[in-house]
Amino acid sequence: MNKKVIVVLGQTASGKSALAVKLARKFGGEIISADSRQVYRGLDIGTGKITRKEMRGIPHHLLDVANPKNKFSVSKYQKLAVSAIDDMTKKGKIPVICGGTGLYIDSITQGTSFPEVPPDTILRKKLGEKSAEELFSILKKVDSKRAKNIDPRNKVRLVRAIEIAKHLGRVPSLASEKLPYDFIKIGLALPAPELKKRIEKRVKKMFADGLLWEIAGLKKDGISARRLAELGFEYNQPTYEKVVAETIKYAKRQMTWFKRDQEIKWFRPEEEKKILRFVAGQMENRRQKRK
RNA sequence: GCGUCGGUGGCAGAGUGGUCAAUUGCACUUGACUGUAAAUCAAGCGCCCUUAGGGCUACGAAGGUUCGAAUCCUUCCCGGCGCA
Repeated sequence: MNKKVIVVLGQTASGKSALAVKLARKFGGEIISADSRQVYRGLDIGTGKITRKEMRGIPHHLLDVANPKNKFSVSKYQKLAVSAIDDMTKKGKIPVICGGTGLYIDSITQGTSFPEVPPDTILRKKLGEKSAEELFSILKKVDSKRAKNIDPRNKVRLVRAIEIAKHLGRVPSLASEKLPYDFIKIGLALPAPELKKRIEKRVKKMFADGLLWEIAGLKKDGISARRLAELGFEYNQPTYEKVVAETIKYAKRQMTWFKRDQEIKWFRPEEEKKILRFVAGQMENRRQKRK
């Protein structure tokens, strides 16, 4: 029978981190972050990264594993996360995945297999100048199979699809292979007005903790404005209002992704007892089935 | 007070007699998603009718000119600027 992995997901500021720590303490686990920006060193305040104190002694993985100057990717995330999970289960620990980046979470729970084709900056730059129509007709030539299901107007995806086809020299298989784990997916959700309040509170704290200072520091370390924008700090002069508005938008997009996943069991953040009971029940199942 | 420029959909801002329910951007709603994911992309976004399509109400207000007005004229209300 498969080993269990707990997944805690939800919109930003919904209380995931605290819940994950509690679950880890209760069930003897360690946490694996699933956040595309918290993987970078130095992006602490702006990404709402958990503090040492808040970790309450629980080891956290996949935080601070990348230099913000370089691009990270789902594929790298997947490799690191999967090996962390394997290590943990070998030690008898329960992995607790916690984060808000849907794609990253799915890369593990779906076991998506990514083609071994690293980004080709030169090719991307060249293709980037072409129109979507042009790219689409190129793709039809190099990978007609992919062309059938791709969004023909999405340049970013077209470029990547061509990139894969060119480097692989064959039609890549898009199969995904499920990992040998059972995922218990816990979603934290709360009504929009309440989420908004939490976001406001969090953003206020970000400024109080020195968000502007953090951004200035990153700039000093040689991170370009463009790169900062990629990392989600696109405001020239971040203000409380702007950051709150951006965060709310982001939270909505997160939800669009999560909604598709029928396996997520949703709770309100304050339903802690209920969640603990639910997770305990899920862990129990496994033992019974084993017998 | 005089002069002048302007008042357009949630906001910004096009249009300046018919092809305008009104370009575009933002916001908003919904959705897609296989190595950039806080990314990228799509659809919708006055009201009503089940779709094709049709109807109604709208471009500060009220009148007017015209076959026809968001667009022209008059008056009024409001705002910016200049002069007093």
